[in-house]
Amino acid sequence: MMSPDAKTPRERYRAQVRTEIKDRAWEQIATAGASALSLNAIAKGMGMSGPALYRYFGSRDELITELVRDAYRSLADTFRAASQAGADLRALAHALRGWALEDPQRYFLAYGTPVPGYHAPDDITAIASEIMATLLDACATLPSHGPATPFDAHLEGRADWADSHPAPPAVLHRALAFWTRLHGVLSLELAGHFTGMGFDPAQLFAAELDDLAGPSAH
Amino acid sequence: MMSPDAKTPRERYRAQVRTEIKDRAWEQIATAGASALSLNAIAKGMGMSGPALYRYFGSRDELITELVRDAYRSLADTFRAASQAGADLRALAHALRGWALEDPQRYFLAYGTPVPGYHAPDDITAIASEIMATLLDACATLPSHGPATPFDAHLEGRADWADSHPAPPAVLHRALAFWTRLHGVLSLELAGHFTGMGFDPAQLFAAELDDLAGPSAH
DNA sequence: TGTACATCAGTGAACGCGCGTTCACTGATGTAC
DNA sequence: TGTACATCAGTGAACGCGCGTTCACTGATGTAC
Repeated sequence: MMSPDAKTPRERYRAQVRTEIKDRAWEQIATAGASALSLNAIAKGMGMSGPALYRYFGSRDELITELVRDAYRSLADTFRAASQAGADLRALAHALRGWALEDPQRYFLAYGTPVPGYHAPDDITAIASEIMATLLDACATLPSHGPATPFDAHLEGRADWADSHPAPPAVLHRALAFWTRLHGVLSLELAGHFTGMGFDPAQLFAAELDDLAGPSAH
Repeated sequence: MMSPDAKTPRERYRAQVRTEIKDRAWEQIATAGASALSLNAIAKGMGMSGPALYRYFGSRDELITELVRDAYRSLADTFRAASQAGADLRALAHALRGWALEDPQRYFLAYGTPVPGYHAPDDITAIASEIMATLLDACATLPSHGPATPFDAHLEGRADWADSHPAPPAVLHRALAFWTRLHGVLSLELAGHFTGMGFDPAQLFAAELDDLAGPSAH
């Protein structure tokens, strides 16, 4: 009898090879983009034949889907950790920026140009919701400022996404602004659209954050 | 003797076929994304053999580069037109949104996930600068509001991109905020990240715009 | 206007390539008695 | 502990495919005298 999650040597080996396949897949994506990902090339890099990978992933699409899942999962974990160590918006913002800079292509795999017609499986959208839920919690701790806007009114009763985390419209609004504004800076920065402009993207990011969360305490 | 830009029938025909090739390329991109663009498939769709396209474009990459150029060109023209018919930020914002919704994949070709290692030719970055210049002009007409921020100070003397359009830091700052915030909303909207959330992305876009340009006059 | 020539759009065959994926197989690892 | 059997990771050959691109060519269109 073994405890349910004890790993046999074979299982351990399988997990290890799966991980190496994914690591090499990430390397390939970082080098040439997600569309250039090739099972055969990964296998060759590992000193294996192409068909061997089919012991580990049913198809190329299945591998990519798993990479996308891992990307969201890793952001959700990063967010959760940052949230537990302070739960304020500033910490979340810096966690997001660090996560994005750590691996730009991973960021783009989650939030970049979508392949027309592709629909993420339910469990992935569930992770995305988890990320938003963490963000909502952090937004709820801040005092609201400024008068209600027309968009706040629009949100009233129309925020399906927050059903599990009911929050006043001002909080929902702030969460959306946090998400879209920081995404705006990050995606343009990572895509290189600020290169040659002379300023430091980190300062622009900080400026947007100050606008969202109030000026830094320092 | 012909006037310099009179077109011979052959030239007209050439231009027409080039245009049809590009149109079909856009259709393909809209259907399956830019990475799936195939010269052979375009040729087949036009009832031609694959090699025939080499009379019109030197390579697949050359065709893609031209599509990117056309994308920027079209946004620059749209901006210029909107600017001449009012020159205010709100008009520019709505022109941007209209342009983006008109063809999401064209938007992503210009501002979406970059292919690692790709560098746009100089004339394309020049068009991107033209777009920013139009934006700067519009920002300059608005009265500045609020105190100078640390980022304004950072921009002082560090805005290489605005050399041809010198402007006070507050104006530069506003132009960057305009660009990144609206891009944040648009790219997430077009990528489908708001679907199922219940609210109307147009309202969020409007809210961000109100924040940038002051509440609408209506 | 008619004839000789040049231009050039488009064809079809061919090249080499790498892709995802299937299949029958070998051989090593683990399991049961 | 040793033997018989089951599991399963990995191989190599093969399939069919579509890709970008080259090349020598045909035939229609335009030009010059």
